[in-house]
Amino acid sequence: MPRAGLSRDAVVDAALAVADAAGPSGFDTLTLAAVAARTGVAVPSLYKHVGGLDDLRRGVALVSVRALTRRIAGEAMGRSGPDAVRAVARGIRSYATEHPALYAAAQHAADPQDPADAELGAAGAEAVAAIATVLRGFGVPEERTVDAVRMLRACVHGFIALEQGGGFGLPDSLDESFEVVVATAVLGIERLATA
Amino acid sequence: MPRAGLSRDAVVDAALAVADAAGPSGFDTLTLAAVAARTGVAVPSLYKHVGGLDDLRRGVALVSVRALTRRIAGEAMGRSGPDAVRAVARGIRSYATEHPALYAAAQHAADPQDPADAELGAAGAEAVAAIATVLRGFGVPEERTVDAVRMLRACVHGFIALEQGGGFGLPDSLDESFEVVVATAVLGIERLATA
DNA sequence: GCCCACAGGCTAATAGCATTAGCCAGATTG
DNA sequence: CAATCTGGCTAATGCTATTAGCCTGTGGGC
Repeated sequence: MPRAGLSRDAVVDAALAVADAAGPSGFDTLTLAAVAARTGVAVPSLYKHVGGLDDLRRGVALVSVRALTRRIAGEAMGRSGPDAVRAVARGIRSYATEHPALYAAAQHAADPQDPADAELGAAGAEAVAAIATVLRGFGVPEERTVDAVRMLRACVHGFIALEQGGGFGLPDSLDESFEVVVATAVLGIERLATA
Repeated sequence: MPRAGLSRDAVVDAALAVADAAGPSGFDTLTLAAVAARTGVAVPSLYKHVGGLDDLRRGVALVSVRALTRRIAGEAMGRSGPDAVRAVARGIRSYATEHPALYAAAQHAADPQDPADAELGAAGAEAVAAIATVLRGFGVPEERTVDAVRMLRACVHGFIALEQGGGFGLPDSLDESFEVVVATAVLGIERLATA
């Protein structure tokens, strides 16, 4: 019986592939059985590399959050002001469209109490920081920055969540609606800057 | 062995209670076992009243959507313009805070293909229509109304989703941030009206 | 070059879940 | 009062995760 030569990373990678291939609900419906099948190993063998399903999910979430952060930072680079906000918003939506399950995984917030979630929590904070960077230059006062970031996140995530959940029934262009949402968010940021 | 005297409605009601008592993830973690325990009946007996777990979820979603629609309509009544939008937005958030699991259930969109989802789809359309009503009086052109509704929904739902998911780590006031989001949405609607 | 230890695979067993089949009694109706 | 049907039940199947315990291939020390 030859060894499969797995590792934690290999298992998490397989889980990423399994989830990603299963559409928007891929993260929720992720099973050890599917990952075992993909890695060519029996289910209990996975426990040699991963603490269990929850831990595997954590690993998937961590990779997904970091990928999303890279996307955000990449879009923001070399841009500023409304232009940067638009690019970042579109980038996040693109990521969600290309990898619905991973985007969903990235939204699973870390439990501040659980020490096992510390790394995930830090990664999430980095993503938020990357978004906050984009708001530089708008002149939003320090104490309103949190509100601005939350507002931008809410607008973008809300649209994506509804879009992926099939919440928008009408056939009208989703791209155009998204642009309206983003333009509105920009407007809101500018309002926070002047008020 | 005395009969429990169940009915579809009784089973759905029990499921609502079970889900509601289990916090934000109550809808996802709903199990027939828990509903059976609450109704004092063996698990397979539930199949006499409900098609299965999926069908039970559909029933819960339907009740939840209708409750949310009533809330929206109630808040909108007697108000108009920005005042109405603010009231509706706060009402939706209140509903989500009071009944996180039911709010989550109400977001489960119906499958347009599945005839069993027809009723749920119609109920969802009513909820959207109730929101659209609030936009009367802003003077948003006909062909932009869809965008306005989507934008408002995205803002409100996005905030709630992040709030309930623990996505807002910082201790700053969530109520204030929500007001910022709502004010921004109003701004966006007004922009659509004039542009 | 051999031996030993351990890492990484395995099978078996347990427990929780949904679902289906088939039985049986209580209530309803002719 | 009998017949039927409704709504309970138990038993069985199959999927899931998880734990325990075995066994073997691989690599390091002598």
